[in-house]
Amino acid sequence: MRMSRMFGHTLREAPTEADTPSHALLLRGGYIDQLMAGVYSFMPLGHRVKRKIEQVIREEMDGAGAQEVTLPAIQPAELWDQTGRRAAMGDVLFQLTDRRERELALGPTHEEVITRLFADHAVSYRDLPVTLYQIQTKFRDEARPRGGLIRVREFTMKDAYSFDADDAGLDVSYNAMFEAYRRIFARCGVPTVPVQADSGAIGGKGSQEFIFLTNIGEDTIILCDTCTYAANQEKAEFVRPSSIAGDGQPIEEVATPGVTSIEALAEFLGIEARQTAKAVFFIATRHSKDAPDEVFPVFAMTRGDLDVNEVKLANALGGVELRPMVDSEVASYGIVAGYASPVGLRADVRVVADLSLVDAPNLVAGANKAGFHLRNVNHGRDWQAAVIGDIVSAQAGHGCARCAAEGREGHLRAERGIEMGHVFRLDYTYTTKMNVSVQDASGGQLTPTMGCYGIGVGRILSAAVEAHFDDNGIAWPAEIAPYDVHLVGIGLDRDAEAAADAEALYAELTAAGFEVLFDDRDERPGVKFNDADLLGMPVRLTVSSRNTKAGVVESKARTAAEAESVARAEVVAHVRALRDQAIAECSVERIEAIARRPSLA
RNA sequence: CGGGGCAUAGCUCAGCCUGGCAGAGCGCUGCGUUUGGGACGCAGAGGCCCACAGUUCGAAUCUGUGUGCCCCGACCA
Repeated sequence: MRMSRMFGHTLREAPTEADTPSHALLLRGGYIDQLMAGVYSFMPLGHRVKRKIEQVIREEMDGAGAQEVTLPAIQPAELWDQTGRRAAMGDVLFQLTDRRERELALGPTHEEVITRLFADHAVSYRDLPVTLYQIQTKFRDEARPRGGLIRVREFTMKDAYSFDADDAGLDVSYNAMFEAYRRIFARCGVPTVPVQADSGAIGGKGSQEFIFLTNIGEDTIILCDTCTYAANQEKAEFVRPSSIAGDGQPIEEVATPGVTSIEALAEFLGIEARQTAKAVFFIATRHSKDAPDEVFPVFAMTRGDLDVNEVKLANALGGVELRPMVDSEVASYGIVAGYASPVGLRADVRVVADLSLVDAPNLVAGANKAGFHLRNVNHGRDWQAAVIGDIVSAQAGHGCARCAAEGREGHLRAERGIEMGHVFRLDYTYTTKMNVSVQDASGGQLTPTMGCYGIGVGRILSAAVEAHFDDNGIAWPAEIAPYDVHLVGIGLDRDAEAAADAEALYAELTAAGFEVLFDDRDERPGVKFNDADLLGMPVRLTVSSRNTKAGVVESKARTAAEAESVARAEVVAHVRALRDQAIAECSVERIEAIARRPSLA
């Protein structure tokens, strides 16, 4: 590609809307353009990167035995009613109506469509196992798009779905995808950590996310500093700091005027936070397919040094939807905010207690009376939880549960991260809801078990930049760079010999199978070098009259500190060696070795 | 969905307080000089000042109502 003909210009200054390095560099380089909140165009350079990423994904999916399909992006809304997900997705689902008033949805994901497709065409156990995938545009009306391509409303996703006869088969399919994902992220130069994750509204049992650790991330990840345990904070298990032991003392009221926070309470009474109890209140809604929604108040209790995690709480209640109570609701249930107490609480309020409260005697809790707390509150004696479970977030410094189980001591740390991919064991969730079965070997019917596996293509693109840039611009990983070589011609309009040399080299490299961006513009050297650094091709070659006269070409890897002179006849072999080396740098071993390093960006 | 900020040329921004011809730098076009890390001179092109309503002789500027975008939080298959 001749740069003089390439659509788009580089910018010296990043548009103000960019607040992350990757977003700013992609805009400055003319890779992407924003049409509206969370909706982007890919310009020629960005489109090439996107295609390269898709190519890597295709190779790995095909290599893992998956078959590519294309599913419709526009879907009948009633398909989403079959699984109850039209309601569960809420406003995130883009909905529209066609000319016949039929309700439609733009696909945010394709479990329903693929399950239907499978049901229509798979007839016997001989059709199993099968894994289908597509690379396609998804639509999700996110409440708040952000971070350039990180959270958008229209995006390209690779989604794959596996169907197996039994759990053992699902394990095989799941593991094949898991391993393919490791190679995909490595080849794209994005270091990721597999973490245990909550399955959320998609359902199923068990999932893992591939997380790119970066301080611009929107998820909080808990990692052990001793073993390889890593989990999303919504899921992370941990060892609770111990409670202070003691025999149950008589309950007593204590005046605590104006003391409404745990910190203030602990300071006022001269005790530790773990000697207190705190509560938060929610309204829970339980959706069910065949019955009206059940709505009930929830009073979530935990020890004062821990924080309630809404996802864990919702799971403890068997998968309900939660929202915080508003002040008027708090009052209507007889709860005094700031001094809330489980002691003597109205019976219609469901009390959920964290595990930390089971063996925590003599806590200070609210008296449910403004200005007063109760000392020596004991679970089981003074109050009783309807549900006891893990409903709090792991925090940095907590003990690692896996290490503890294996007789080691490990401590957790917290990092920010971006979800690059997610693999789920869906189990029989969708095949059951949609009544899918195939004939088994003995003539009976068999309900297949499913897995689903997603990767965000745009997120890989952004994360690759986030992981590979410097003060001057992007440094693309070899396999996803828009071009292999950035060929810079200096002063070609003044030196016919050098110009011919550059043209010849352009042709030679192209003939050798390299993709070359040839800067043939009539610009000063500084402009060209700066653009080359900004755009970030792995190798820069410079042809000038000086070099041509000396029979050399100057070569500089984007990540190298210095340029080197290469004999003209050796250039193609030299570029090939650089490329092989750059690809080797994105091996699974090398990329994963740095993945757990805190906050790369 | 709550809170905050912003909206003027392709990009970065002045001008607004105190109403009176629409501005600068970069970028873009032409010509000339220059040519190894974002050159210089000359001449140009480029605007529904987010929209609508109001106040006024007169609105980018003042008032009101919207809309859009960004950030924080909630949400996130």
